[in-house]
This record gives sequence, structure tokens and C-alpha cells, in this order.
Amino acid sequence: MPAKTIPSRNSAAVEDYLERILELINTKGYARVVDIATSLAISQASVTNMVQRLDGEGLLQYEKYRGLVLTTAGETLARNIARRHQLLTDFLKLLGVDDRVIEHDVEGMEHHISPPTLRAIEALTNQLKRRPSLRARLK
Amino acid sequence: MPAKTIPSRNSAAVEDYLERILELINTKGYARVVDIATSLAISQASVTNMVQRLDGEGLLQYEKYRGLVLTTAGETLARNIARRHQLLTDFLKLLGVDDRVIEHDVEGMEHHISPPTLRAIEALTNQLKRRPSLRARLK
DNA sequence: ACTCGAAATTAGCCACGGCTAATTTAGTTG
DNA sequence: CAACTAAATTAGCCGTGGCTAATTTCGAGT
Ligand SMILES: [Mn+2]
Ligand SMILES: [Mn+2]
Ligand SMILES: [Mn+2]
Ligand SMILES: [Mn+2]
Repeated sequence: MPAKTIPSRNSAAVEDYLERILELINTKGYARVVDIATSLAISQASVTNMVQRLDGEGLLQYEKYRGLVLTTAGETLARNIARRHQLLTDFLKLLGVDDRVIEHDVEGMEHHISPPTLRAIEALTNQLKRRPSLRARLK
Repeated sequence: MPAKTIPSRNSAAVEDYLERILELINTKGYARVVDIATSLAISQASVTNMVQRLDGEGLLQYEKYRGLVLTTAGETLARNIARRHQLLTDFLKLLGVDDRVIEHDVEGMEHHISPPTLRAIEALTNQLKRRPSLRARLK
């Protein structure tokens, strides 16, 4: 039985990279450094650096000048953050918040939603979807 | 008319310091370096450093070895973050999230709530307070 | 096979916000 | 008023996650 790896919280930056990489793979079929950089509006150099770090952490496999694939661990984390992003977006949308504001706020909030909070907001969002009368009361 | 100062977003760290300083002043009447350090669970050295930075940014007035007071700008920011903290806490409480989880998540989320999102969650929270039937549906 | 431009990497820099260890200050106490 | 202690400060360090500039690699196209 190998020594247990330390839990070690993932940073917001790591989550943002993984989320975007998964999104690129899902839409374009692959995620190159230049695509990630453009999509996150940061420099290619910064992306190269982070991608090498994520490789070292076992969240993706990277071959220099070639390309990358998410590992199972990396994809799990990516799907997880994507889920939080989607839920918060749906929730704020139901509250009538402007799309630009939603995008901005969700990008920050998504990194601080633990599973119980996720479930609670999820339940509330589902109720809200079924109660247009209540939604109307919020404007 | 003087040149407009750059908006320059306040960091989560700055907001946490200001929030805690205001809280200490409200409860103890003053906020010493040692109190802030204990309360935020960081070293006194780190607090000294930040307090001097906040002084330089005009958010508080600090006299070495003496003490500090929030400026009007600093107190405004402190009240603002405190308000976001309180609202999120009330909101998640209504959803039945565990207190420990609330404390943890709110401490992170509060820094990413812009005014429109604040208002939307506020409206929703008020509706929730008046509709125990809906609240019951969430458990 | 060579050349050329885009993509990627490296090197070196920076601000932020933490830390420990060593030192200084101020207030209390004998 | 001297000594002691708690509080505060300074000095020096570190990891994270950005940046630019310079260099290297790759893949087309001729
Ligand atoms: Mn994000
Ligand atoms: Mn996101
Ligand atoms: Mn906080
Ligand atoms: Mn707070």
C-alpha cells in the first residue's frame, strides 16, 4: 500500500486551465498551447509553464512541441469545475443577472463552491425552474 | 479637477484584512497587529507588512508601534465586503448548508460578487425568507 | 532539401502574499 | 529607573502565476 498523497487543494488557476483545456478538446478535438493562451487571454509562455507543471502533477500528459491529453485525474477535475461553472451560470441566469456579469462573477465564484453548497444551489435552481411565479417576483 | 485614480480591483487578501479590521474595531474598539494576525491565522510579520501597504494605499492610517484607524475609503470597502459576507451567509443558511461549510465557502465567494449579483441574491433571499414552503422543498 | 513563419520553449524578470528568525520598541513591574 | 516581556518591525526567504524578449522547433511550401 503506497503512501497516501496529500489532498492539496487545487488553485483557481489550475482549475481554470483544466476547464478550458477540456472545453477546447470537446470543441476542437485538441488543445494546443496557442489555443489555451488565446482562450484564457494570457501569454503562450505562461501556458507552456503551467502545462509542464500540470504534467508534473499528473493531471495531463504533455510532449514538448507535440501536444497534450488530460489524464483520468485531470479530466475528472476538469468535469468537476465545468459542472460548478454551469450550475452557477444557470442559477444566476434564473435570477435575471446580465450575461456579462454572470460570466465575470461565475469565473471567480466557481472555485469556492464545495459539494454541499453545490447540491444546495442545485436543488434551489431546480425549484426555481419549476416556479415561474417566484422568478417573476424577483425582478 | 485632479486626475482620476485608476479603479484597480482590490484583492481578496485586502478585502479580508479590511473586513477583519472593521470587525475587531467594532467588537474590541481597536485592531492591533497581534489581534489581526490571530484572527486571520497568519503571522504578525505578514500583518505588519500588509498594514503598511494599506496605509500607503490610503485605506487606513498607521503609526508604527502605535495603532491604526480606517480611513473613510477603507471603512467603506470594509462595510461593503462585510455586507457581501453577511448576505451570502444568510442565503446559504436558508438553503440548509452546514455552518462550517458556509463559513469556508463564503470566505472565498464573497470576493467575486458584483453589485448586480448581490442585488439578485438579496432579492431571492428575501423571497425565501417569506416562503417556508419553498424552503421545505429544498431539503 | 531549404526556407520561412507560426508555435513553442527558455531565460529572466516581477508583484503578491505568505513564512521564520533576528531585532527593536514600548509598557509594566519590581 | 532598570529589567523584563509582549508586541511590533525588519531582513531575507519562498511559491504562485503572470509578463517580455530571445531562441528553438516544427511543418509547409517551393
Ligand atoms: Mn474560474
Ligand atoms: Mn469557469
Ligand atoms: Mn474572504
Ligand atoms: Mn469574509
